[in-house]
Amino acid sequence: MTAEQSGDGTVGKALDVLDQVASFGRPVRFSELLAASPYPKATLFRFLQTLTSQGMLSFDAATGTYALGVRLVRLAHAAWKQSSLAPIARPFLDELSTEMGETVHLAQLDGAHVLYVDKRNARVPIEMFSQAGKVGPAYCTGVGKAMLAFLPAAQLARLIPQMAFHRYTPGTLTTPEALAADLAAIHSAGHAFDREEHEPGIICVAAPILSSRGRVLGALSLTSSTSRTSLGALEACADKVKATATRIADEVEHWQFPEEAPQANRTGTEP
Amino acid sequence: MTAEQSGDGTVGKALDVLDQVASFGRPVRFSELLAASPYPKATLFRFLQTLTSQGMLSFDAATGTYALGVRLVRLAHAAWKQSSLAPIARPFLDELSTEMGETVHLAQLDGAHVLYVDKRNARVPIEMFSQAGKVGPAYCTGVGKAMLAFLPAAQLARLIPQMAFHRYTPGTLTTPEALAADLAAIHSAGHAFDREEHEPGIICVAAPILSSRGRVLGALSLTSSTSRTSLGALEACADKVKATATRIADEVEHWQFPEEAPQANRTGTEP
DNA sequence: GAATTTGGTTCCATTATTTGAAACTTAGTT
DNA sequence: AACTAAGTTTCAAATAATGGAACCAAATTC
Repeated sequence: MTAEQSGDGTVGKALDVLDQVASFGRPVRFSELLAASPYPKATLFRFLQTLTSQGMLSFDAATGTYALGVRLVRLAHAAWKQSSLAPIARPFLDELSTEMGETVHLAQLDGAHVLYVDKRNARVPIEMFSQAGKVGPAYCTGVGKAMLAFLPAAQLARLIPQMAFHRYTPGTLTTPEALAADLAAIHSAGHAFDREEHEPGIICVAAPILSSRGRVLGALSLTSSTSRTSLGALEACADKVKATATRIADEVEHWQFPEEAPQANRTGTEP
Repeated sequence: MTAEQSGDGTVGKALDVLDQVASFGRPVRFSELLAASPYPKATLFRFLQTLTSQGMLSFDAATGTYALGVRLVRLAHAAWKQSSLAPIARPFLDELSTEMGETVHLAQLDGAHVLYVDKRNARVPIEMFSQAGKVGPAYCTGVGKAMLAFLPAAQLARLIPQMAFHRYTPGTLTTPEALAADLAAIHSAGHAFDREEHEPGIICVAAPILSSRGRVLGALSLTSSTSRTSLGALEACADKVKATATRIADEVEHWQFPEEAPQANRTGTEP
């Protein structure tokens, strides 16, 4: 399903190849890539050479396979650090997680998807499929709906058609109408629930992180399982989550306009 | 500082620009990049356009700044998932962390640096500057020394000259000789200590994760602070850490190569 | 053990893309 | 109104990308 439309010249094509490698989810052979690639042998080969020598891919001579490289991980870490939300929210997540003993997620919106940018595990971990860096559908997650509910109408309207409305569980909202109704409720309540809409047995309360002008910066959620708690009990935590979201928003705005470079990097080992 | 002479054609240059943006550690203006860039205005401008339209950078119109984009974070997550070590080690980290209540790190070697690929916070978090995706010096961290101690002599010899031997704390080993002595001790003990060598007050025990052929796959550490525990107390945990490292190694071998083929620490430079 | 297939790498003339000086456009100052 | 700084666009020349085909090496088949 990887329809190539990249566009942007040589660089775009090279990055397509990177996605291609990522999409396999495991180290992959040249011939496998070739079969799935729109590029001729020699061209694909050159791209792989370049990306490998750049550290974006790694080549394992023993198995003859390509995998994503460490440079990507380093860059992603830099992305996290220079984001205006994640590093600032970090101590607040620690606090919320320690106090509540449950799993905490911090997410941002990436088109019609949510991108989990940080996470704290519950004191007693529950098995679930989330992790920093992971993307998921916005329409059936607590953090996703919390953000959608506070988006300008025009922007929301552009995103709706991009949603798959796949029924992950019996509780998943599978129509734009059902979603709209929930978003309205979320907007007036100020917090969203995930009622086992994405994974069976997993429930959460989420609150948006909003700038003073009402712009959606991200969302915060407290997640648990039906075997351990109930929606009612989670609702009791909603104010706590909202309060934390507000404090994060305040802090972000406060740091938003530094005169000079904030200057971080105390362990300062830059290669 | 970074007079990058990349090489590899257009793609390499574009990736240089990406590093450039990353190196600022904060969203950055066009003119700032231009001042630090070897490329002429129009060229740099086009690179930024391309990278932005590809999602590798994001442009904030309100402040006129570029920052690293979400596509990087997605790719890095994919890199994590397709790595042979991190996803498999995950449940073991959960277990070790829950049982000991202390911070746990999983790292791999990236040249003369360690790359932290996963982390669990202590039950009562301590403030320290580590995180998944971060790189640090190998010669003064527990995980780093644990891996160095089990490297083939030839490979170690190549890495030594790349080390800065910067004195981060009074305890830092600052000569190849001091390091060699410690590595010998680590090799025979099977575990390494960080005696406040990188950050004051931070100590750890670490054990290498070795394949059945003795190849270094990564390392695992249990970290705490001098205000909470002592090296002696940590030493009592060494066997636990080593046992976990062994179990991870077994699992990796079992999963990755049911029948054959040696797994590599993919240092994929030369094709 | 010779012949063929498979998987990967290199060549190189053609072609398309990148390049960057300079011109242009704002927005901000004097 | 004149000037300046920051960012954007243009376009001919320079350069790098392209990909068909040849090549090599290791398996596999005959």
